[in-house]
Amino acid sequence: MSAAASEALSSQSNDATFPDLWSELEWRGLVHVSTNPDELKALLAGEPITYYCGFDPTAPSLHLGNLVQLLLMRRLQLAGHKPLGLVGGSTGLIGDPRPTAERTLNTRETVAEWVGYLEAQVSRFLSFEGDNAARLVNNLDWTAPMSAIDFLRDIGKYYRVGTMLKKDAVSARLNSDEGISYTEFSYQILQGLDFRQLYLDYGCVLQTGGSDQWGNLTSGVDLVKRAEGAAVHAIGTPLITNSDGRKFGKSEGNAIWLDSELTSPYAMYQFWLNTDDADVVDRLKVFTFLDRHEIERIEAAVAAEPFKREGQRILALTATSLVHGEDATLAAIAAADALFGQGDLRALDAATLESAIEALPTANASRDSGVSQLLVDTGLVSSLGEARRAIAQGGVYLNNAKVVDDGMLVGTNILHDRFAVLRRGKKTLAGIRLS
RNA sequence: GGCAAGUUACCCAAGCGGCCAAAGGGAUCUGACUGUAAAUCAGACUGCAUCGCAUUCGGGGGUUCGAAUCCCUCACUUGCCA
Repeated sequence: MSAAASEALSSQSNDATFPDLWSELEWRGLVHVSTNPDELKALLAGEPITYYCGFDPTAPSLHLGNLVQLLLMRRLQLAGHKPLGLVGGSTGLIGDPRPTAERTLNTRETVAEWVGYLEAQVSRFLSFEGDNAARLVNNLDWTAPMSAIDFLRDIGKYYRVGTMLKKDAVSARLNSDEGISYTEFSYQILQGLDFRQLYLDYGCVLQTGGSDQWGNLTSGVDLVKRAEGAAVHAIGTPLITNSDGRKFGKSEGNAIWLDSELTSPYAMYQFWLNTDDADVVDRLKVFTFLDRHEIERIEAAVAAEPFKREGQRILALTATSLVHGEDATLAAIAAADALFGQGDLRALDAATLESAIEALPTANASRDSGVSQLLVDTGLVSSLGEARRAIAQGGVYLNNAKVVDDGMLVGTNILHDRFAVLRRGKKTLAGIRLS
């Protein structure tokens, strides 16, 4: 882990003004469902416990939805509890049932590769030092050696099909015309198995996850109770949605990834900055370690002077720094300050412009490159036809000047003999480098 | 294993031999208004291109001047029966 990352971790803390951790979690809106709340409250206020949260490698990176879990894990760790970060080397091979459609299976090689990426990401948000150091586990370690017979005899006997059918994700699929494969149907058993294994190996007594995973969380709670006779717990965090009900964490239909190769710090900063007024306070509670006093101050400021966007600015700075570090975030802010709006880009010096452009998707060009093609090359549009349409609609700007002719060449619109800035709409920027 | 129904663009969903690049809704994008907010209104939304052309309606094959629409076959899904 880098020095910067460990420094960031050491600066985090829970809000000591709350009587206990549970109260803070409730205030932050992190508890949507749980097993017995009174017992959990006492458990979290008492001696250190071991808890876990699992992340399945269904993509090469975690995304903002996973960040909720990572930060919840960190909050528990800050309260002295011991985190187990589980990466689903085996569950990722199966895929949890989504309510809409059957998943396409990824190859073993792909999943194994993604496990590595996810482990690195999970590690960044937890401390691996001290009495309650975090530990990474991979469920492939105990699932792979298990034979089908062992699985059916030792684990399957504890599961009632009637109960399994009632889980939301399963019943949703059964009631759709999509159906569900036996593979995905079995997923909940695998996840239950994890909780039992971690209970046995580490005395793990709590699992956290998204509320959409509630069926899988209780699967483990039930198995531990039946097989080991022990009472263990689960917390389901609310699904983060925007005030208008749309899915959170997507920009232009794409997920906001934690991997800077997939979503640049600039793009993530912009995502946070564009948070609705109605959502910004909720986001601050979930995605930052700011204390209640500070968040309430921001809430008042947002209510009084929403146009200042103070909440969004603090959220964007804080949350982006959590993921990408302060340096990258400050660079993203500098890039936005330099490039945003209607300002004259020629006023920027070459060094500022260059570092700003580094934060953006870029394409190489020559003086006779057409603007339409560059729109495609930079990923601002997906085809020449779309580029033409965007230009016809007046939505394309070269160096902040509206492009009116779709046959236009970059020509002499070059800054410092090397750069140009292409913009689609108000907010989507890309850099052009002259080769 | 038997019978029936179904598979349409990112999602839902019409179309049921030519008038279909394919209705409608959602999502998304752009413009106007704004605060890089929301709401609202307008436009766009397969690709390449000067009214044109090419490729799409689960896969493959066929009938026809012509098919998303009819036939055969394969795959998958759902329901009922066993």
